[in-house]
Amino acid sequence: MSEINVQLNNGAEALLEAPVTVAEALKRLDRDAAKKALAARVNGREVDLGFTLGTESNGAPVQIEPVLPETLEGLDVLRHSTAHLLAAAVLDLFPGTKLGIGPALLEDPRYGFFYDVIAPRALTEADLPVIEKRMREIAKRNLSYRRDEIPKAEAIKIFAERDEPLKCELIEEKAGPVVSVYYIDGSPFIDFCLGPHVPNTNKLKAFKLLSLAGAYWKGDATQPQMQRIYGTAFFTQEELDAWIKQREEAERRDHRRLGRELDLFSIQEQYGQGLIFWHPKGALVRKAMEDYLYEELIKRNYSFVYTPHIARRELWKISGHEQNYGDSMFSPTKIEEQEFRLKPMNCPFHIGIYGSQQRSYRDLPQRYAEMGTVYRAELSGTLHGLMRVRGFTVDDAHIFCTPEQVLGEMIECVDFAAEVLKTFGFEKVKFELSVKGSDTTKQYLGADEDWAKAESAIAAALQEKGIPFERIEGEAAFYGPKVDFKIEDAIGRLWQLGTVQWDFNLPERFELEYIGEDNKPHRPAMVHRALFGSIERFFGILIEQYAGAFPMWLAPVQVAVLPITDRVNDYAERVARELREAGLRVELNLKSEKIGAKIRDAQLQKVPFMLVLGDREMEQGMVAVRERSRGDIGTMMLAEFRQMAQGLVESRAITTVQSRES
RNA sequence: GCCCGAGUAGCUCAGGGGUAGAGCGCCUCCUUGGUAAGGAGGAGGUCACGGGUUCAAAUCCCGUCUCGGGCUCCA
Repeated sequence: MSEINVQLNNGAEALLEAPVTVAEALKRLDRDAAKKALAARVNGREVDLGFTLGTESNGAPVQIEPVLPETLEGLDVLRHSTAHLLAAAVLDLFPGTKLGIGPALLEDPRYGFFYDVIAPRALTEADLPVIEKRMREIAKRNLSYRRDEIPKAEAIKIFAERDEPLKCELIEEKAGPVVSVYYIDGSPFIDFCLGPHVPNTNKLKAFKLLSLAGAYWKGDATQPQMQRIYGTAFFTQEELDAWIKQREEAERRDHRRLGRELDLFSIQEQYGQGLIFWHPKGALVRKAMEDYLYEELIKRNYSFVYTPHIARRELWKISGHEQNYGDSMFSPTKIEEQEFRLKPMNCPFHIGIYGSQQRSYRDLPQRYAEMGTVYRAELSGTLHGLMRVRGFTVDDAHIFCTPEQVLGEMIECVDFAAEVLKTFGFEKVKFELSVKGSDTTKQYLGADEDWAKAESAIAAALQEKGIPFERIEGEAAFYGPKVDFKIEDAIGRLWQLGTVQWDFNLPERFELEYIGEDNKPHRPAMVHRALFGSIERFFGILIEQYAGAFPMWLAPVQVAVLPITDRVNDYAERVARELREAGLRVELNLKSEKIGAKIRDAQLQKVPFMLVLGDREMEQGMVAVRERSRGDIGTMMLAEFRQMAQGLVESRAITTVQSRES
């Protein structure tokens, strides 16, 4: 009988008789932690509570750290185990179901876990409550999660006997010589899994199944399609309820709903999927966005260009779009035996302008900016409100410069993007450095060395700027690596906004040149960049960001003028006119309604300021001001209000609240 | 494109083999009311489209289109 020295991460130590399980060791070290623990780390390695200590010790004490609730690790274990519970319930209800994978999800706030299955009959959403009920029944039976380690061949045999071909495939691909499998004792479920898991189903109390979706096996469209059941789990019912409530709140900010309620835009099926109609109010927001951008472009010494929407097919062969991007392009159309294709990107056109004359190094960099409308043949199933469409406008620019200037220009672009995003009040922006992948099905132009060189240069530049970024393989554009800015929508879906891309291929393909100091031709470098990315998508994100309550400078209607009685209608008209002359966007409500109803209308339209006008105000040339989030803020002279309102617009203040104090 | 679900008035939705419903919005009239809904009346629908079953289809079945949630893709 040997002894083993164990030490808890809080310092507590004990000498125990080996073999002993982690759960038993914990009980001796810290009763409270032992009760709450879901799993543990032993010498840094995550294990089940049922893990037997014995061989770890070679003199030094064995380090034990409980994995507790209310930690990310704890949540991971909880959700992963709940995914297993889900699979057990599905197997129970639908014998013959084939299992795919069932991980916990911690990064995506929409879900907590999923399990991919192929059931004998197609599952429908009506099955979810039934499955959830069975999960609760199983959880109540207090069944153990049991881990077993067996040779690979045996594992494959077990899963083959259960007719689980997908699991066999996974084991073949991923497993070492020894395979760990998990049972839920007393249920038909067994999984190929590393763990760790909760010891017991009674730890699983607060969970909910959310939705049913299609998902390709291994995420590959050529593989069979499975059904993915999404759910989430928390440690307590209160946390789950709070999460559900928060999600309902978020759904109220959906840009599609607000777009209709605030009359900002529409998509009309009789005109085509994924095509956006900007209504007058949405168009005003867009104009404010674009005006701001134009101002900034001028400050940063960009020049403006306008280019066609369509070009000869040959052009797209030269650029490589037809070969590398053709699937996303609208099919060619023919006129007088010549084929044309709609543009999916603006770059070749700006290249056309650069190439239209001889360039000197003294002229570089050339920065061409355009609100360029492009069309892409997106799959119908991917379309989503303003976020994914088939026709959209890019706040595009292409910078032609010397190779020495590229990095500086890229840093400028990232800077520019950061400033623009700040103006709109975005704080949670994610930067991604997308580079060429090893995946050979995707095509890339250019030599590997160039790709590697460009990547390390961009990474260095981002680091120098102190911008944290994530490196993503296989997401680069076909012509070069890029930096993307991404942001979440109301319910946590991540969308790409702007992008800065280094392109060492298109200048080559179009044989662009500039004459250098040495009086010889050289190849210029090229940077593609967009800050909003797609104006449509950025608008969608903005709607959700502000929940439709746009800051003053973006609000389509900035001031609602609301006369209390017909007697003051003339005065109200004068007020409206004066404010309009000062450049403000004003709506006058002369309806025969009581003031409460007029206020309610303006409030629902999320108009920043309401001016309530009655006899008192008319007599003194004043306005009673109501701000949408604070309510009545008192009476002031019309001129005073006008100045305040103009100040808010000019400063592009994000809230209407701080400004009055300032 | 693929998997599951859904399409009823401008919007949100109820109904469901036998004369098409509500609330909001819209129009008209009355009302002139001081900070989130004043009153009355009215207009408005081939129940997405096409086919089938049936004496009879908005309702059941099939197909198409569109939308929603995902997968794949991507600004």
